[in-house]
Amino acid sequence: MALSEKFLKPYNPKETEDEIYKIWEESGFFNPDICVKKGLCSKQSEAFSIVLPPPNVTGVLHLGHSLMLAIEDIMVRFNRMRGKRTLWIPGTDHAAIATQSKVEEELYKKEKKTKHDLGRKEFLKRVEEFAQESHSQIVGQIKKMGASVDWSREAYTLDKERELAVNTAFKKMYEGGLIYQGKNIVNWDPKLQTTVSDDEVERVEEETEFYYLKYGPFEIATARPETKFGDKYVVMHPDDKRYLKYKHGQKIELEWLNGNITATVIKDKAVDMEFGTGVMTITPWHDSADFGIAKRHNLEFEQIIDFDGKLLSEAGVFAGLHIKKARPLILQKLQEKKLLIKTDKNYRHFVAKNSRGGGMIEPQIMKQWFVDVNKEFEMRGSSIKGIGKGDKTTLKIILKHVVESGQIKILPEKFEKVYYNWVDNLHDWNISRQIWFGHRIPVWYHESKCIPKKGKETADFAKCKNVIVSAGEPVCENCDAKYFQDTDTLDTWFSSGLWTFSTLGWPLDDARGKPVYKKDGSLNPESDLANYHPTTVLETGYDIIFFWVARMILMSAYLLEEIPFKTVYLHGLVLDKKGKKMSKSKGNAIDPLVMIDKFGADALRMAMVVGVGPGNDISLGEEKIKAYKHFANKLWNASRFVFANTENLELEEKSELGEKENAWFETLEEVQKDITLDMENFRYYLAGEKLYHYFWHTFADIIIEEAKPKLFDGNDEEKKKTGWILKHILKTSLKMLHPFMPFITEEIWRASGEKDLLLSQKWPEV
RNA sequence: GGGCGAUUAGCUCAGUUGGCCAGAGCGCUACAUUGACGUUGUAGAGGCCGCAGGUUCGAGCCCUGCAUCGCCCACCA
Repeated sequence: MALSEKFLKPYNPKETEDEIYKIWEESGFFNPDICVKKGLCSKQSEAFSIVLPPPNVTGVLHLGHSLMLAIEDIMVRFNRMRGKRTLWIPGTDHAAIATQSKVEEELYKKEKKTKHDLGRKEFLKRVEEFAQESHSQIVGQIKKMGASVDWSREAYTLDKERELAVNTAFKKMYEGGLIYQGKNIVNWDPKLQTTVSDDEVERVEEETEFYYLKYGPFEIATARPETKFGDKYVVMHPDDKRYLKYKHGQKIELEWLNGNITATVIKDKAVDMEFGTGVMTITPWHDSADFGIAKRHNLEFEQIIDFDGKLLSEAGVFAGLHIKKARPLILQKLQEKKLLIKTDKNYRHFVAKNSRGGGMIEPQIMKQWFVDVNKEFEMRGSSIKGIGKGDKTTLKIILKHVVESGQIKILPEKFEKVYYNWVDNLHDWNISRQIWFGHRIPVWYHESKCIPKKGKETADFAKCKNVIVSAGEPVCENCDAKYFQDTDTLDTWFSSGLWTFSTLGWPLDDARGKPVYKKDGSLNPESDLANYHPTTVLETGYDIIFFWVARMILMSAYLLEEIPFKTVYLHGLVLDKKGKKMSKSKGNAIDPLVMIDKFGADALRMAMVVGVGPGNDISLGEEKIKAYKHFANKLWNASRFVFANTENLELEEKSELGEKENAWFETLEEVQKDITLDMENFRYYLAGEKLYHYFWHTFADIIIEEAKPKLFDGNDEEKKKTGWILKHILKTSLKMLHPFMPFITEEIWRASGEKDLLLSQKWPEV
């Protein structure tokens, strides 16, 4: 075993990391099939599977991604070393709205063009080009972090396989009555000209003026006078003593913005008697609360504001004006008509904003596609515990049940409550978007009558329904019929929701070409889906628990009738040194690539993981990364010392050890047990710290120091014993440190003359 | 309005189900260091573990109340 000349120089991550990653990739060990072939695990070994939360193809990766990659790679390497059949699937997300608006922005900046100037086809080409470029950068960054993902199974939320999955999912859910098209109040973004889901709406506090208006005998209040034109219902609480003389349904003539109107009194418990005068008028078309009231009482709905944010004919002389411009004019008119009683300044309230880089939300009633979360359906062959075959249930019930029953564990536990709270408030999920980039809704319409093709006796009327939901473009074999595909696209989370199983080949073939289902419809035991689903762990940021985690549970529960994962490990946000959110615009963002260049990926990984438990935000400064760069150096030097001074010092049997060596051995075993337990229980933040501490302050500071005199001045017997135990401790430490600091440990392993990769060594169990 | 969480050394934070002198990194002080470690070692200063009660043989950890900060959710017009 010749000591490498590499040890003559200090460790240089820049020179080694890329090379090591290449060696790993070529070894094939990232792919469980090859691990089985090479004997690292067997076909029967327990599986450990995890999907990489696919980064958005909106640009480069940030430290949040680094954190995710670090934690997941630790999980994966640990389990692989333990002999589990370990699969980590990489991929990217097309991130519909986010990517489209980014490209739109750039297009306008660079060429002063809008997407309409290019047209749908050409614009989409541009978006795909952008996505492609972003994709290759992302792949490069994932490798830089050392992530041991199986590239042979890489997926993209918008590729062919996933498109089939999306269309199949849509079709099944439509046929099961869980997807419907309907008119409902939705979150409309006039700026991006699309709807967004409830979860994408962000509430921002705003200070504004608050107006008290005279509405016949009543006094009402509003922050948005421009919506008040159509208000012809005046609502109060049925128990409000002040208004007992007004009866539900009573008509009242009154003077309003554009002349006299007839208002109707409505009594509804939604009104807060304590607030203001306890009376309000409603605008059902543009307010979801009002919409609810109007629906309960079967009232009329009238659109006041169009989809560009301009007033409609209801506004009389103000029609055609943008609401922003109209407001002061309307106020002026209110004043002239003596309808404005008083104005409160500095009124603080929350307004809705599109969190996906869009504008202010204007609720509108629109025909859209929805997922019905309360629709009852019957389970066909459930593997979900507690909800069996033939049981009637709803998505909402399942969502809650799988977590409550402990089938899915959320770490840290406190997020289970957050999850329940979300499920309880869940409304039907609006899945259609009016943007171009994304999965086109797999619904085709046709207007023409079905005409039998020439030479055919009859048309295939079954396929000539007015609406066809299909996994692919419908073709009518016996008739001429023109089909038009729905122009809307799907919410990006619809495809992300399928991720745990669409990446494993559902519904057709997996990445190795093996069919997921046999001809008789049963699961093919050779397929990835059979072998790796449900996945073992889902690791992601707590900020997307609703967007993604919940949606995956929903999709998997309905389409596969099983849970998508057993444990959810949630990490926190990466904040700057001062505890502020990192963002490019604030200029406090740290670029992971710069840190890797400066300190090495290992140092960055350790800095992100040590001391940061699940769910906690991490506030990261360069100093911390630097500290672990020092540790890497320590590792390197201690290893050099040990390997250089213990060559050819081997021991026949461990029992020959002396008292001191035995004590060291036992301490090591305790550390091994402790670390293994921490690793099994997702306490990487503790395991990392303990390893750091053990290696530096026990092994290097004490054990090596105490070993020196024996090694230099002892007799042959002593030298052998000392040499053996030092090497043993070092190698064991390297194995345990490998998941945390894969590059440097692998490099030391290599430099010490080992032939096999450290990556493929067995975890040092006790 | 509802919910969740935080408060530990100058700074950023750990402290796993309550158990010996409360820890890490950075910073600070003194000394040492030509042989694994220009990126080291040894020693040290620095903590009413937010405040007030309670449970316990024992509380940073459990319970109650208060204060401050933060986050999430929500149809007060």
